[in-house]
Amino acid sequence: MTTFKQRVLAVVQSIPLGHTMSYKEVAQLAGSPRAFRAVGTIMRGNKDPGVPCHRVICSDGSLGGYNGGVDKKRKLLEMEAGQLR
DNA sequence: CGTATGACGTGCA
DNA sequence: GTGCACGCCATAC
Repeated sequence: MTTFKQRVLAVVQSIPLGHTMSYKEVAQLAGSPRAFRAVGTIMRGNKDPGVPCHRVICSDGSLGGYNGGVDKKRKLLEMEAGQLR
């Protein structure tokens, strides 16, 4: 468990409900603004329960990807957004 | 320990 | 506005 990974997980958990952050933002908050690639790599190899990685999307607004299906990720985001309203 | 891959981002055509 | 290619960091094998 590297501090970076732990940091990323903490940041993702810090994302408010109904809000989404880009991998770049998460990486920056994690302490490595250039490790946005590693952020995806970490999540991909570690599906940490409790870490709403589905709230992490591309900086251009694309969902990016998800372990299990991007469709599910999109569904979760819509569900959370609908929950807020 | 070293190599290859990856859920990205930015730049250029 | 869209598509292709390159660069980057960390993880996993």
